[in-house]
Amino acid sequence: MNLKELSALLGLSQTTVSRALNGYPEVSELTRKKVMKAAKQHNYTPNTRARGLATGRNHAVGHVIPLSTEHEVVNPVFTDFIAGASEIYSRENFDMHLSVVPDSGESDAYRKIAAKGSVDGVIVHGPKENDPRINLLLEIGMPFVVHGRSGSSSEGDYSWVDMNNSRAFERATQFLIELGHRRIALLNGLENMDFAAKRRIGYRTALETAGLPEDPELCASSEMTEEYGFSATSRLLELGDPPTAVLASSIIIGFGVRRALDTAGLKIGKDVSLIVHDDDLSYLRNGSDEPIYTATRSSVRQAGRICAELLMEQITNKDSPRRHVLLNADLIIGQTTGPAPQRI
Amino acid sequence: MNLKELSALLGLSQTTVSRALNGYPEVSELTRKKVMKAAKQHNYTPNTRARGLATGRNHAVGHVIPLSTEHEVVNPVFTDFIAGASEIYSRENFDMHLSVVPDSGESDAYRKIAAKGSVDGVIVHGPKENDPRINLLLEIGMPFVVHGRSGSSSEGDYSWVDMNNSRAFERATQFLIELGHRRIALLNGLENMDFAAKRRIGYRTALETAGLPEDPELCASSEMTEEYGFSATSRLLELGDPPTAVLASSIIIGFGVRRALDTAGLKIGKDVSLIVHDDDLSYLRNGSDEPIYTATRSSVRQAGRICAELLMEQITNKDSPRRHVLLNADLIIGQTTGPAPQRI
DNA sequence: AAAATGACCGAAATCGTTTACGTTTACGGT
DNA sequence: ACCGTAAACGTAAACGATTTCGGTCATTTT
Repeated sequence: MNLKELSALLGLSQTTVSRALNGYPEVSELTRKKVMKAAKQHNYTPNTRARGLATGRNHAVGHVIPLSTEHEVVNPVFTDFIAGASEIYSRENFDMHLSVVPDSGESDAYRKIAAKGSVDGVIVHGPKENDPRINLLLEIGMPFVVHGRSGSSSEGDYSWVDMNNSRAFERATQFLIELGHRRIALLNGLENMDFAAKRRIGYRTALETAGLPEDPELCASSEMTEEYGFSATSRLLELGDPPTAVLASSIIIGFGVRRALDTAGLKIGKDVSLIVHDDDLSYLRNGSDEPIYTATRSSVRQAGRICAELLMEQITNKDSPRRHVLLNADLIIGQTTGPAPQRI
Repeated sequence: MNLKELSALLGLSQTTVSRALNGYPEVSELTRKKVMKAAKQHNYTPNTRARGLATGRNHAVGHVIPLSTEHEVVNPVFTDFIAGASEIYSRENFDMHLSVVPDSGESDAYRKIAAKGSVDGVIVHGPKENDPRINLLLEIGMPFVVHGRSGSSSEGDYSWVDMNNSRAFERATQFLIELGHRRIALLNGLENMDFAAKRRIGYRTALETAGLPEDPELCASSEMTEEYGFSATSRLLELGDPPTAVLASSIIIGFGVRRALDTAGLKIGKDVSLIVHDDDLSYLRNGSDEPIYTATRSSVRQAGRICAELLMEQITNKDSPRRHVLLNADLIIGQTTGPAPQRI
């Protein structure tokens, strides 16, 4: 069922039918009612391709999600991010286009997307510390919002939604120090990623403030998997002077830490304290009422919602000001932290 | 840069340029070379909307992913499934459209997608035991492939890619029985889902074969979260006659089981055995060389690849036969199973 | 030498919308 | 009775590709 058929059926011109459906004023309420009814009855929905061609606007946004070439890992937070963003998209009747590309060829992917012209804007995931994609998109002139940031916020003018990574990890580290911990390990994500670099900075700042040294042996950086949490922790425990506390960049790493401690016969929260970052994923809730893991928490689904909203705003009004949203993570106290054990 | 501009630039007609780029024979190799070069140089890519309008084919497929209304959970296997499917899509130059919809309104979502006409086919995720979407899509005449099945495979003729859920869980249960376990708990997913129903059947079959009763107290069914694994296991441990083995429908449930056993001071694989189902997710690898959890394993990423391939085939050749692919899960032995402990 | 063939290219229709611009009708004001 | 205005609707031109149907040559066949 297309517009021509529908209008023939109603004995009206395509113009009138189109206007009736799109809420234009130059059509009587009576005919509008009729048109609406017929459209519903015959399950008519304007063909998106044709509409896009005619209007120049697609009612669609693109997400390019990077596939880490190293271990072929897709960041699991995407599910929740996308779920959040979708709430906005479906409300605004936008479509979402997804492409998964090896992180080596991301820039090309964006260029291609722009040339194909099938989306009105994009969301940039997983920004690196100095991410070329941002300048690329600014050049091309495609509306975009970054989930995260790239380097310092002052350079370049683009919209982003980020959590306060450095502050969150500074507080977490500080909290552990206050509990008496002196040997604190950091199991970070890949530190060429902006978020991980910022967390490292927060960790460092807290140590410096407390006059503690930063021991490279206590710091690891990798893809955030359970296996990584396990093997890194196992390695740490074999050190001459093992850590009494671990800070992990994701709850999934935390699962691995738990398993390693479990295997070593150590009690979590007693022998070794653990703080994780909790993205508040729907399938990995950190406890229902009382939290399980002590954690820095920030909802990635909420970030998805906000990113989508900023993008909608930017698409509908091309010269709306760029906006920056800094979500700050809560430090929530669970059952995995406790005072540093006395060394014998 | 569009076709008109490019052809004007080359001093050729749009027709010739279009033909040159699409590999039609009625254009000389010399001009084809020139056109190709100019296209690359000016970063020309045909506008997808216009191309779609003209050809009637979109080079795009849709994924509708259900958002469980109960707990707002998005199934985390989607990331890997999509990563697998994307390999095929990018190879074939297809786009992927995603919509996340509350599982109550899924049928409407499909109807809308069909009416909008922006995709050439869809992949159906998370089929229920008797899923109305299948007949709906058959009626509409939109090509589709189901990830999973709906009910018995004989009814209706549609393509699907599934793993042998019942057989896998039958073997896992049987394995536990052979280890001497008599009280075996099943922490299943939502049993209105086809995969979970089939796993339940496999579990039951093995028990019956061994002449063991199926105790409803040992069976749970819910959204597959860590929290569920923890709370269900904690409840099980408080029974008068607690299970000595647990069968969990996902590795994430397994994490919760581990935590519950840990909390209760029980040793996993010794006091209580655990078998999980392992979707072989990239960020939740079940060990690098030796598996950690004893598990039934089937790669969901591989399933994604195959689904995408079947769909491509069906789109390019509308009356290609419907195909059914049954992947069978391996039973891999890890460190979480052992002989049933002797009761005192 | 005329006719047929094949290689190469172009004009224009087409896909399903939106929208700038025109046209008709009804109605109130003078 | 005439005109102006506004409401309600229609015509036709975009949008950017693909594709059908020809057209012009040069080359071969008869």
